[in-house]
Amino acid sequence: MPETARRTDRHSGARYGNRPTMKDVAARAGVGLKTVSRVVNGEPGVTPETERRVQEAIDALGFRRNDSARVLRKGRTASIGLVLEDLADPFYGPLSRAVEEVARAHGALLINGSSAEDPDREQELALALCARRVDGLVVIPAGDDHRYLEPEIKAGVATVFVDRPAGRIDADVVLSDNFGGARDGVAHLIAHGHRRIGFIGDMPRIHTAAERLRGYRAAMEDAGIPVEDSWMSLGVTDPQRVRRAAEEMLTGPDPVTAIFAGNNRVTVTVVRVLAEQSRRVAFVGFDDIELADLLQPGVTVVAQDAAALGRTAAERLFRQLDGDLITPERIELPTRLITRGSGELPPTD
Amino acid sequence: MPETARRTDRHSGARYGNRPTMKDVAARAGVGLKTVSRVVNGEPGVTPETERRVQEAIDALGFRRNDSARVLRKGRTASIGLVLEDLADPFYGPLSRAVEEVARAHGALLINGSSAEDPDREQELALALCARRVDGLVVIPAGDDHRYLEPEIKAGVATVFVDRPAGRIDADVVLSDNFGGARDGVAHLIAHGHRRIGFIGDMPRIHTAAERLRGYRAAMEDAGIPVEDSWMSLGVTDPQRVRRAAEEMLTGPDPVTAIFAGNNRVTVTVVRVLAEQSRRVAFVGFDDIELADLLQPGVTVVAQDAAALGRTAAERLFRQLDGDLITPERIELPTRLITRGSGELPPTD
DNA sequence: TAGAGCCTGGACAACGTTGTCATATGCGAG
DNA sequence: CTCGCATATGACAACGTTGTCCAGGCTCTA
Repeated sequence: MPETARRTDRHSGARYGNRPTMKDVAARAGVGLKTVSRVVNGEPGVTPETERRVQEAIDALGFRRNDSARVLRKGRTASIGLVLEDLADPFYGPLSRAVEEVARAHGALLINGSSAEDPDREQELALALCARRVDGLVVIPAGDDHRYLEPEIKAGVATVFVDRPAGRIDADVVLSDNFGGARDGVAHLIAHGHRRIGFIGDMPRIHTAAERLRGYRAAMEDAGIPVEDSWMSLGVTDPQRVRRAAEEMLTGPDPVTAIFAGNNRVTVTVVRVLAEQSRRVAFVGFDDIELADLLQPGVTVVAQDAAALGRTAAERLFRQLDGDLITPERIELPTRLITRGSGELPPTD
Repeated sequence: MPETARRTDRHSGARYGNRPTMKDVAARAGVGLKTVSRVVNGEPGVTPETERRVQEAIDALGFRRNDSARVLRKGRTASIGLVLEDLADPFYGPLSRAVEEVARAHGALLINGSSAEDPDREQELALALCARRVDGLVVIPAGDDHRYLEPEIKAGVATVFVDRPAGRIDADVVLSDNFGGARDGVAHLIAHGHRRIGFIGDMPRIHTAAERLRGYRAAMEDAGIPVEDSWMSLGVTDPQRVRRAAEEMLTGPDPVTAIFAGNNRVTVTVVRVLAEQSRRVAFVGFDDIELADLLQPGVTVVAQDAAALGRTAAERLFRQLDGDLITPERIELPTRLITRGSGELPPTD
């Protein structure tokens, strides 16, 4: 009676059409609960004959171990979380995939979440992942205050920040050399004779955007070029705004002869605008884009390695989990200037 | 004594630096366990004063509810799984993001896994997700036999297949009109005077690849054009093979005047090869690619809506979960021919 | 003022698994 | 033939949460 009652228990929270449990398997195979557990987990100490009987019952019932219960008992979930900005962005896809590969090598699954560049949503996601008891967290910050993660980190959740540094807490960070990359890209334009160079980037509250702007300013300053306010445009990177910004720079009273784009989305829009222009405007963009080499002229870019960012961060995460007591570190990956033509155009007025 | 013993229990599986539990919060707030549960879940029946005390204890201890235990008790995980081919592919990023958005709207998290086009890995991933007791599963099949999911589906795991149909089981499927799209694309080339048209696609065991090939054949047959074997090349879509295939078609004894590419990766490689040719070869590709409009000539494509695929599948999944007793259905989304120039080039011999 | 009814709070079991420990069985050695 | 030991198996508690049910204290009404 209790056995059947359990299955039809009115107040049972059970869903899933009453999946069979180890108890059911044990009953069917005529063995003890623990023996089933042994077989399921490949533990030694079970006769081949017993194992066969258990396996038969498992197959007949369609049993699959409930990892939720396992997690509860063991404490580790073998899963890690990744909070990024937008999985649909071609920059984050490869990054996520790289994290996944490292996780896989460590027998862990990956839970992704997109913050849509919203700090509240980032926090909500990160904490939801902690509630699921992910073993670790890779975060591409949208906000600039991560103290909300302090209790979690203290409680043992491994944490690594990527692409942008953590705010107000001490944690591992893996970054690209945004400052140096932008500086080199702009210097490249200067070396080809440009002085009036525009910069179109993302909102300055985003660390990468601020760093790249800083790189732009540094390159200009190194060359002794005073920067006009009308040459810089920072804000959301939707096509409309970027398009207007580019057009204003190109037609204003002091028109630029070259443009530096702060990220991949800005790049695609600016390239589009430039294609419509009659005069040739030099261009360098941050982030590589597909087919950049086939455009006329080829698009010169400062490339960062998204996969390497993800891989490095994930490896760092698992080193934390393996108990390598490491002090938080800031790892900076180099960028690479890829010249393809657009950055080598001479100034035309 | 038992209280402290519990915390330092030598054989406790506890990791996570002994996170506080509701029991700890209850002790600190001087209330019962269930009262804490009520506060945490916003259930009614707690005086403001009691709630304040509990909340205080929660903050002080850095308590966060353990969702593993909650899942175990409640039966639902509020998470769904997505098995796809490669998150780094620009086609799957937006698809995954769309699924995530729908999941989010239903309060669920998304766990991604990449199968790398390997049927075994697909199965391994899907079953691992089932062991985690995801509520539902969206699968982009790599293999062609999904009977291994039967026990899971019977046990209540909602399941929807996307992009390619399920093999040997009856389940919901959301597809693009691969056949029609390819047929229209090839017909477009024929309408512009081409008769010798090459087809380069993925391995024919992949459903989409086979369907697109079928569309190619149908268009050719409709026009009364016999297809030469040397015009077709099917296999892995890595750049080397595709490049060789394209070059052979262009230089063979019976050279093609147009090429149809079976997916986005083939497209980028073929476009590259064509850019190196002196004569103009017409081209149409399956899947849209970024900046296709800016190439010279613009790349004509048969576009499918990856986000719509993901959204449709996820919505279907949650309808299953909401208990709408729906019989498995096959939903086909239309494709769209986007003409940009490359498909409208006349034949040149 | 007593009884009925409501509201708040707590004790307890159950979810499905795994670690520990105890028992049973069989076998070899003395 | 018996003791001891190794090996196979099972009973039981615990992981942290939530659903049920009950107790105690309060208010309101007759």
